[in-house]
Amino acid sequence: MTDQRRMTLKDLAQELNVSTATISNAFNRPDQLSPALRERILKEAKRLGYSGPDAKARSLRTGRSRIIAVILAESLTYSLNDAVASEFLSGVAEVLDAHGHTLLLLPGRGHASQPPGSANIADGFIVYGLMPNNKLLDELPTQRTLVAVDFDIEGCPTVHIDDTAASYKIAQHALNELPKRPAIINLRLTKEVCNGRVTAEHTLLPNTSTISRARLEGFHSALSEQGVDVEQVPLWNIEENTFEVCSPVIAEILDQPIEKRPDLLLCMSDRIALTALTLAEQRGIRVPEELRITGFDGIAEGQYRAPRLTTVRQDSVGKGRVAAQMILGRVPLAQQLLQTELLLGDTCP
Amino acid sequence: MTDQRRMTLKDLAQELNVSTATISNAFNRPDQLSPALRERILKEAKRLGYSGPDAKARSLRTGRSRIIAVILAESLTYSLNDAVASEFLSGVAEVLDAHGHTLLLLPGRGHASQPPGSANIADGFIVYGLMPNNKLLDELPTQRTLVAVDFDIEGCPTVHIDDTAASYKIAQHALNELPKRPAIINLRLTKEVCNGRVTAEHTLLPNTSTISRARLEGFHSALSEQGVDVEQVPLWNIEENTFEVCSPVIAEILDQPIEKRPDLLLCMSDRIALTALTLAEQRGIRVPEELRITGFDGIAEGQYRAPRLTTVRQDSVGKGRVAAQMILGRVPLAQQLLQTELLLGDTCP
DNA sequence: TTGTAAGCGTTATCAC
DNA sequence: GTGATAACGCTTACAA
Repeated sequence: MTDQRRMTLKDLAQELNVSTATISNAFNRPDQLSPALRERILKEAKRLGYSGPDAKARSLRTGRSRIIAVILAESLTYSLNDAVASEFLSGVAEVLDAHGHTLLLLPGRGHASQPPGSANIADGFIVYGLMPNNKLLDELPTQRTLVAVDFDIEGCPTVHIDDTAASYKIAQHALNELPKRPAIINLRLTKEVCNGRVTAEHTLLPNTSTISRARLEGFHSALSEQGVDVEQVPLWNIEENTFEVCSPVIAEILDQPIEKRPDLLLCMSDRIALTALTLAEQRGIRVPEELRITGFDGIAEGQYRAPRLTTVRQDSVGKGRVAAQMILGRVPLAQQLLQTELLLGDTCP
Repeated sequence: MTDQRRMTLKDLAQELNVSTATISNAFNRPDQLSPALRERILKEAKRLGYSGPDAKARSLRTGRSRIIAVILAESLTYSLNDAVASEFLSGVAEVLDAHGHTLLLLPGRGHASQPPGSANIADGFIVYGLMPNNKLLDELPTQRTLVAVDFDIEGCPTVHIDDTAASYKIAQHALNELPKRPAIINLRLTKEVCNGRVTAEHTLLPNTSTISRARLEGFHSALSEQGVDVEQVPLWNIEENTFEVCSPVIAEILDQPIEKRPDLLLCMSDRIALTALTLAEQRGIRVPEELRITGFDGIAEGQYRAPRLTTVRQDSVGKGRVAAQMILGRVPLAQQLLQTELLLGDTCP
């Protein structure tokens, strides 16, 4: 009572002349003691300023923290400001929250000032996106559940969409009307840093199972199917999915002489597509008459505007929900494949 | 070695024939043992699959977890998908990350399925936005640092902007050209749920220190200064800062007969303003010729589009940085007031 | 430079 | 229904 330090369960027990076990039970197992006693304990606890068992001690003892970590391959700054990642996180958060768990955010490519350290406090890990290196993953406590989203870890349950099929679908739609000069804008496709046209100089990233490569493949099959030689289709690359990084590349594309300027832009993301749309609007290029644009993701920003973006929607929130449910063991750990849906907007009717 | 359970520091010590203290030092205090021994320990640890001290035990022992919790007044789903909150979080994350801390996300208005419980694992708390009730706050361990952002907790360090001054500034700009029919769209201003026109029937929320009230006050002073009777200025209310909730109200405003339709919309947020802009575009209402619109926040989406939104920028990322620095004790715990900046876009030149 | 041992605040297993 | 007591895995005086 005259203590400076936070009151502990033991203190409270002493104060109330009951054993520590009884206090613990009052908080954790209501059926283990009489309602009256429990009532009294809870009331006294509040009065004396004891706000329940300490989480650190409890987690040490029980081995569980009710904390789930999401490891974001991209930086936290990027992820939090990216609509797709945010939706994913909100799906995760929703499920965790509903089951009394909380969300710890870990950067994959961090300042690495410290080893993860505090990370292994989590009961489980959701890894979102291909990690830049496996160092962090290696350090993850084995024996703890791990779910991989949007990429594969050998032997791990995963949540995916079929990127190739989805991008094939949208490209196929766009090719209903055959373009004169189609072009593709992709994301982080080259080994070398390249913000601009991908040429013979560049080598594509080896990993063929990246989202980037998968979507490119979808675009290419649809093009081939229409008899287009994919080698002739200009391919542009962008290093980060943000307006700032995209816009100079898009400007370069749109500012070509009109006879070289594409009339169809297959974009790997809505962010790229929206940037293209904005820049086209600024230049007075009419969409879709002079330039058709397709996106990928189906983020709100593309749908709640005029003209609406033509794109393929992936259910990022759903992805998050499924991943969280897997981690919590509420659905079987498996390889989940989520559906996508064509969104026919105005930018490529 | 033949153990099923995760290897512990003690196991490792036994294996290597050194004391537990030495192992601990190898990980935490390099200067406490010879480099050679440390090298050997680290190498053996890796070989035997010991990935460093357990965070749960360590945090119990040291009393610190290197985890900072951000309590979001809104739901996690909303916050993660709101540009302003996301920017704030990324500012927080950036600073935490740089100092080897991690970010735990807690919903303020949660399903409340469980008491916070695992929350008090955090070393400090950043509370973002006015909490719906004080229950959660009361349960927060006293003696732990607490920083309030965008609202006040008595005796707490805070990070703020001057909402009244900022909204006065933008309104003053807008009133350079005197509107015939100005209107204000505000957020969660009434006690009753009200998506639509605020009438005499409604009672404003009592708390005059909310962001909503503060911004309204700024609008009103600017209007009064121009001799406009603020009682005559239509005031609309919206319950949530999302396109879905905003758009019906905005539609109602814009679909009034042209002689009643406002020619200036002072919006309490960029989200509201952008919704207004989209709906105006859909209706062929010319902005700014027939309708001028101002926002508040300065989110990217409003600036990376054509026409650009006229608004006042608050540095949400900076807010997050400052809050995080305070929590980490890198800047003095105080009442910080951040600057705002007028952003003259195209929607109200 | 290294080892010993006492907790950190709980929960769980027993007896009673 | 209730009360001792032994872990949980680690850090850190302090002793050697």
